[in-house]
Amino acid sequence: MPEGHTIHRHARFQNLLLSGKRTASSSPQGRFAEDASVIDGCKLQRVEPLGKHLFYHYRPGVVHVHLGMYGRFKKIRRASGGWPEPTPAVRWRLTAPGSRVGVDLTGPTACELLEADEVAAIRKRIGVDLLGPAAAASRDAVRERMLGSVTPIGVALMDQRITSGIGNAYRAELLYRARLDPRTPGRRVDPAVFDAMYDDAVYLLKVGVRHRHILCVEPEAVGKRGWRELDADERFWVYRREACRGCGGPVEEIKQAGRSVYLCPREQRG
DNA sequence: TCTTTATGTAAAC
DNA sequence: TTTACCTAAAGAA
Repeated sequence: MPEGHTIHRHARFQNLLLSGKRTASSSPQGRFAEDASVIDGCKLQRVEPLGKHLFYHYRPGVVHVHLGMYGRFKKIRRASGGWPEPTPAVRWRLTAPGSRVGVDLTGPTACELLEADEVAAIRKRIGVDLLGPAAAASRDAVRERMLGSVTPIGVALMDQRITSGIGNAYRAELLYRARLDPRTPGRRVDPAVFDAMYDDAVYLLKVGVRHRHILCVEPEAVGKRGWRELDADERFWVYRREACRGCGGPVEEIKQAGRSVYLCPREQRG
């Protein structure tokens, strides 16, 4: 599920695997072929995550990747016969000649080689990364912005210009954990409740990076072997559930800015 | 095998 | 506010 945690996990793994090395780039699917040839054989300086975006720093330019809803990275392994044959949908194959492991990217919304000013434009429109180093120090500024507006808190939480990393699943779960109705205008949200929810967002995203999945239930619900013991809907309180995991009451599904929000009308208040 | 749906965003109305 | 993008998994038939 590509919300912020997924992106940071990819960055961490790919930095370990590929940063500082000359890398081979190709585009079996073809749509990235021209850009890929420009950086093919160049040293990858580092992979930088920013919210749900990834930047691959090369000397000729920066590759910008956004997974969107469908994008995925798949690990590939070199066997004695070489790298596996890519499926026709692979937009970007990135490998280091000396390494046994590489990645195949399919279905991204963005995979493009950018100039420095284009990268700067993206940075400018992306809010503080809740998994980034400035997350804790930015709480006051974010609270001021979200709570100084009539925009419903459920909409504000998803606005990547304010904070980045939260997606639809985290939104629903954060609001439930704060017992806050998504339709509440920012102005009517209790600042203390907001601060706790902000800290919770930072915490849950980190948990997501560690577990490789969005995991929002209490730690006691996770057995010794970890999240694998839980069915998908057991990792959530309300997200895409019929019944609230907390009180057992029916979960309500509403639309906010075209996306489904799930809430427990019994427990979540404005 | 076909249809539906998804974690996201930006362009089009 | 709606649509298009684009891929794969899951469910229906």
